[in-house]
Amino acid sequence: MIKIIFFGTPAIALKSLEYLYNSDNIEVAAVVTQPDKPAGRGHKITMSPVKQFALAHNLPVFQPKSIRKEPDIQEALKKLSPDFFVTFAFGQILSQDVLDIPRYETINLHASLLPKYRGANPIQRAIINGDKQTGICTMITELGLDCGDVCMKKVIDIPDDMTCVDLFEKISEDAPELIEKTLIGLVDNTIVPTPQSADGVCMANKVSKEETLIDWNRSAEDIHNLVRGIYKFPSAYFVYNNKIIKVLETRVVDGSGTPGDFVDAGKDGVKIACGQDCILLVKVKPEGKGEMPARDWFNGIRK
RNA sequence: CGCGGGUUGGAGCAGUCUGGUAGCUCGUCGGGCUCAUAACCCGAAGGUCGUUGGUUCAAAUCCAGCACCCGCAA
Repeated sequence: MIKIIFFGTPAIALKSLEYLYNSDNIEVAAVVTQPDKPAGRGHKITMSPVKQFALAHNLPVFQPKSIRKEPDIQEALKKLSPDFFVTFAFGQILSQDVLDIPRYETINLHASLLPKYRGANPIQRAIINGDKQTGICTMITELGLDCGDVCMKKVIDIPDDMTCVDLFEKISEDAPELIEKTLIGLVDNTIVPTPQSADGVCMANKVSKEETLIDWNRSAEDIHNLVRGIYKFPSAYFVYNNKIIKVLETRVVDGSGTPGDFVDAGKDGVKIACGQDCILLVKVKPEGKGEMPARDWFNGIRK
């Protein structure tokens, strides 16, 4: 049995925790996750999906505000004498003191083919940039952002209509096995972590608010990639009559016109001219409303 | 008690300020036209206006409570 402590917070890490918890090769000794905080409308106190799982399965839970600065929690983790720390979307930076606790290593799952897309939003960036492939890596965590040696990687294809929600789902399904194999391989010495190449290093910065506003001067393909890259949340949007209209689903179609101008409306949606080609709005979500076919939205604003 | 928008035929909306005949764009159904290209013409069905109470001769509209949906911010 390999004894681990699992560090993670959002839903994407959930299947991995569950898989490891149920594995005959792995013992999950504890879970570390972000503190409960006010979230959503009304600022209700919310606990992370990972914490909910841990509570439901009677796993010890630690919720440091910042693990680096809380020796008490570090001490408690040390007492569990873990072989590995496993981090997956934990949301805090670890210090060397923390990395030194486990008997072997701290391994991290990162959702890109390193050294590409180090940082906060690798999944969204791969789609926004129109990549045809991305992947997941397990790596040895070192000080510095996603720069450690890579243990294992798995390539994932990105079809033209895949959204980041689809990709999140795919990654959360593929990650568990990769993590388990990595742990076993490191113990057996069948895996030799390899340093990341210096070529092709690039960062996947957080998607800023400004980026989510659709610029019709860009090509329809770029806009389509943005829409599916940040689908559901926070979503690409434009403004109509002082209302935010979120765009949830689009298609690139032929046509031309002054960027931003309405071109056509049919059963399939509303066609708008872009810098290159046209984009068909298929599904939108106007401010204060639920999501609806773009055609329905258009019916309401036409006069 | 974080700020704000919303609930009106099957869909999307207007009407609410200033109380008095249920409106628009679609869809559906029936009929016509036959090349219009956001197709067109004629006709029809379909609504206890979220819910409960209050004010009034009269409430979708004004007042109060409740429920549900959503945007922002964190």
